[in-house]
Amino acid sequence: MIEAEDRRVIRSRALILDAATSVFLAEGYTAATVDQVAQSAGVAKRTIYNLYVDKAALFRATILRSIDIADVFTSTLVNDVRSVVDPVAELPRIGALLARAVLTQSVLPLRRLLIMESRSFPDLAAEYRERAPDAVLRALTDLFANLGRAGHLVIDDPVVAAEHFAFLVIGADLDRGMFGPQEPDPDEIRSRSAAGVAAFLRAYVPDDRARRIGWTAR
Amino acid sequence: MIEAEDRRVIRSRALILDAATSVFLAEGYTAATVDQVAQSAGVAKRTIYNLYVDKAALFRATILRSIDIADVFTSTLVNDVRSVVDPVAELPRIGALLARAVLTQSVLPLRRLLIMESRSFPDLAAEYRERAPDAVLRALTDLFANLGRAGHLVIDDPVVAAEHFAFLVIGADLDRGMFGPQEPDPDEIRSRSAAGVAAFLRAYVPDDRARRIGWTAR
DNA sequence: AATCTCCTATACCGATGAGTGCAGTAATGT
DNA sequence: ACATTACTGCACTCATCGGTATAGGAGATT
Repeated sequence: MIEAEDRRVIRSRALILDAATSVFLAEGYTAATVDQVAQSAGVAKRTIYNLYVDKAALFRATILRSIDIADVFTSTLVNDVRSVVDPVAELPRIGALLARAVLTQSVLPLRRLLIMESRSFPDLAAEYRERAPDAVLRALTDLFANLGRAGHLVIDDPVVAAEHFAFLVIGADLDRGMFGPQEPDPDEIRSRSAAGVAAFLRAYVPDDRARRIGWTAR
Repeated sequence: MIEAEDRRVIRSRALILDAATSVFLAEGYTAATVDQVAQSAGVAKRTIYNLYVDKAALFRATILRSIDIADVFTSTLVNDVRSVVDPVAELPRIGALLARAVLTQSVLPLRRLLIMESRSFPDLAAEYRERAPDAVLRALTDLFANLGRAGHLVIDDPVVAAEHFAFLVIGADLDRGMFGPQEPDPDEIRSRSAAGVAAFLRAYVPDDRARRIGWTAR
């Protein structure tokens, strides 16, 4: 028979994971101490070691949960991308969504942490990349392949087009965000992503179609 | 009177800095131990502490030297950018140069290290950003402002144009390079940078001029 | 050649932090 | 109600690592 889990365990686990997330994100793996996590969680250090064999195991659980959370945003974005039909009308919205998803919601600190520890925990970095940025890039690649076939865009290599779109929209802010935790201003994010999408459309919308639908590139 | 430095000192300093560079780049600041640097340099630990008060001081000296070395590449690139007159003809070369400068020569590991330690050594991260990527972006901004004024490109905001150029060319590889030390394939770098420059030109070369000089965007 | 400075080797100190042991106490499931 | 299970608090061990002490030897400068 399957025994129900002790309420104390699930409560402790939640407290610990929350505390560990903020401590690890703020300090990095090595600089963060288990005592710090325990105190921040309001829990005895021994309790942590009852639930996680290692500091490393605690770290893994913490990061995997963060990836799961980020996954929610990723999959809504992927769904949105799948529904795009008219690039000129809808890509600006996709761009803004992408920018908000990546540049806020503490995915930037998560990226930083994963980069920092990618030598000690390469599997976590791989898991993150697979489930977040690569998933988005795959969705964009499919989208641009379709839009290219439909004649809405001139696509040579859909993978390249997807990369161009992504980095035109979030490249600059993503790079800046890697140094220091100062999140960029939402207004700036918006204007940058709009400018990026505009440049993308100028580069990829065919001239005849632009004329036909009355869209002026600039 | 200024006394000449003991040959032993300059020899030791060189050995130590070389060893420290590779050790710090490979391990990060905290994971690297002073004994490790000493052994790798073939030098007694005490010698290191004769020349540098601290592990932190050693780190600072190491990073500053690496920034100086990267600076050489940066300034040649900046000079090259200054001489551009015809974007269609010359930007592909600039793009390839930029890609090679950033994605090889171990500036990628340096970036990673600076990101990792940007909380403990924010001044070093700032110094790097000021002297390397920001310097390049400033040069590109000037360039595009001029090319816009001359009618060779349609430039709304030269800063945005500079960012678009930079991230179209190196964005994808730069991002990938942050995780793990696997340098991207030179051929791929070349093709990516070419595709990035092409997209940039499609987005920023005015239609009439493209027709006039017989340049086909795709 | 003589002196002075720097390098080496080894042993050491002190702090920090991961992980454990244990005894007592409180919450939980049945 | 009772047995079980988990949480607490605290002291403790052990390993690592930054930094120092010291004595002798090698290289530099004049």
